[in-house]
Amino acid sequence: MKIASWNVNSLNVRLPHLLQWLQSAQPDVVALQETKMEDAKFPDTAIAESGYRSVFSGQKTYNGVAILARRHAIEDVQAGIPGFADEQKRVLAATIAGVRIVDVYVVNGQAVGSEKYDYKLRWLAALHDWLKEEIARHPKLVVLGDFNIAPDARDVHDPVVWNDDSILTSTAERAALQRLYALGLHDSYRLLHDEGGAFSWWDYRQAGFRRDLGVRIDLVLASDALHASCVAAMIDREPRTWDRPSDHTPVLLELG
DNA sequence: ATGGTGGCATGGCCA
Repeated sequence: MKIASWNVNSLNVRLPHLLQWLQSAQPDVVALQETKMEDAKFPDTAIAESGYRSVFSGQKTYNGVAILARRHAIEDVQAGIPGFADEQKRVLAATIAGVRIVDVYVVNGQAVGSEKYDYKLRWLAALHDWLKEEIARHPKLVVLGDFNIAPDARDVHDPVVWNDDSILTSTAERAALQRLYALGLHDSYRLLHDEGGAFSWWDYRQAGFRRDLGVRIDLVLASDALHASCVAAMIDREPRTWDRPSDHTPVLLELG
């Protein structure tokens, strides 16, 4: 089973890219982030014509998450973190082919010390507490999405720029990610690749992609129970080369 | 140091 995550930065704009990519990559499950659309406007018909069922939790302008699946039913759908009041649509969970899928669009945080940064850390703490229960209920768990955290120095183009005090790489953000790892969740890309320099997001500004000034912040975490089934992990850079791309590119995990 | 680009919405926020 091929499981993918992609922050599309507006599904309105990126729907043609998504459909083209579904056709070429043939993933079984796709978690989308930043759909930026209300549920009533979700293009489930166009996506169904490509062979995928979809569930979604969106809002106008900001945030928004969706899960697509082909062949298998999408069951036991849950939007948001239970018990954590949040107007922002950032979480969607569902069970597909016996695997619990948790799609997350983690808060960006803007700048270390800002109000949004505090919200990011509170949000990650709530996510941790919920996932602790979720993994007990569903040992076969995949948590994937835009984490807005680069796990370590290999995951940034320049560790001097992206340092302990920078947003996306600060000590507290990385500690929050380590707490998720401590639940028995593993960065599947790192299970299978040691080398650095493989990125999933490049700033639109300053020709970030052309100069490969990226960071790896889109992650697929797999639980202990799935560890032995992780047969391939990859980042597909191609959609980032297309005309008018998302600033993120898809990341994938193949379970054997 | 500041602002650079893109999306949404049409002035300013968010990333």
